[in-house]
Amino acid sequence: MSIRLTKMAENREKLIAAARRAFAEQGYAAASMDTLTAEAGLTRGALYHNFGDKRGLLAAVVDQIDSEMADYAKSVGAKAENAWLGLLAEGAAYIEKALDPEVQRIVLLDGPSVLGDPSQWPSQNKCLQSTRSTIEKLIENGIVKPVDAEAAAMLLNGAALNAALWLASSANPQAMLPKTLEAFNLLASGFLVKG
Amino acid sequence: MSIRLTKMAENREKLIAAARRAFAEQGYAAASMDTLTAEAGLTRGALYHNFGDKRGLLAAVVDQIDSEMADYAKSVGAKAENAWLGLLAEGAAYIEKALDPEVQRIVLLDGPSVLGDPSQWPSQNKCLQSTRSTIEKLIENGIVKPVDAEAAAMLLNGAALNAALWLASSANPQAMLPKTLEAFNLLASGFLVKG
DNA sequence: TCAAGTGACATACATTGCGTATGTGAAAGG
DNA sequence: CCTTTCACATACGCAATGTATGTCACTTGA
Repeated sequence: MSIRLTKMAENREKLIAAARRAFAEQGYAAASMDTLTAEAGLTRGALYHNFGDKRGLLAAVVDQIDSEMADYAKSVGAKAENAWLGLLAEGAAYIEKALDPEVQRIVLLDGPSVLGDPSQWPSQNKCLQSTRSTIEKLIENGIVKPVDAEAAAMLLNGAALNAALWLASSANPQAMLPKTLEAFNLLASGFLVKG
Repeated sequence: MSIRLTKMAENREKLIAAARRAFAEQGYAAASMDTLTAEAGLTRGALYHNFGDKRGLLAAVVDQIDSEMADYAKSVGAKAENAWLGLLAEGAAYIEKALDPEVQRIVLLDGPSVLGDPSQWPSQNKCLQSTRSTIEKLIENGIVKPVDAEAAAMLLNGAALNAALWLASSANPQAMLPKTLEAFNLLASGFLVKG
């Protein structure tokens, strides 16, 4: 049974990996389950058995990508000198990661349409709560003004993700990145007690 | 010919109106063109003649809703005492308008997935440029710090739209609205020369 | 050890829906 | 008055999803 379990887990991973490619390259709607599963060496039967339906597969893919992003952002934030710089670094990490076309297409464009409001996703919610607790700590320490921490976390996250979308479709993303990060930091400084 | 033109325009409006309802209630993907056009007293023939394809119809619907939002936000902003308060009022107007389920589903969720990055849409671009020029004026007057006006406008818009999505799926949107607006204003004040 | 059951997937089928190709009736134009 | 065009309807083909059914390996209990 343990053997079958790991084999099943392998097939799940193969399907998710194939889906990441297909969804990223063709978009969720245009991706065919037949060709997608064939590339993984399986058929649609495996898909519906493991994920229920096409939506379930997208949910699994989004969760994986989103978790990778959250982990990366958190690790970057932890390296900062203090909590405030950590918050800014997390935002910057999100913007940079979201420049990846795969993230754009799957997490930022198709995800919300198919799965609904991102702030309700398990992965995003985890990230939001992390940011929220950081902000609460900053408020307690008198660094950030007393503000609704949850709303503040959501605003920062939303601005960062939107910035990435905007950046990616700009003429020269790499050139605009510094200016965008500067504007983002300025925006965030609105929460500071002293500018 | 003028008679036919107005009649055609009427049919366009009927199709767009039916599409607004269908897309809002069932979502873009689940909405059937057959039933949608039947509700407008027409067939799919009229649709493909007027809008090219399903995407074209969504583009027309999005443009209409988005223009209504931009007009409203601009009119609200114009009533403010000064340019800075006008900017804040525009953001608040956007958040409030985006609480409408129709706007949520069509403009914020399905729109980006089917039509791509919103900042590239004609309607959104118009609104962004409006915000941008307001920010540029505020920079010239020494009220706002020297920052990339386009990036700043995009960040404010993105934060506002995301806030609306988050608000709508919260337990008690009306109760959270004031706190969210307060946090939004605080965030925006990061651009001010003196807080 | 063997028969029955279960689980993971494959195969076959039915339904739905988009896009296009073709048809039609009415208005415009010469 | 005839013809051409235009706005829309009708008919068709294709593709894709979800489900129902089949199959085979593996486990389980007596």
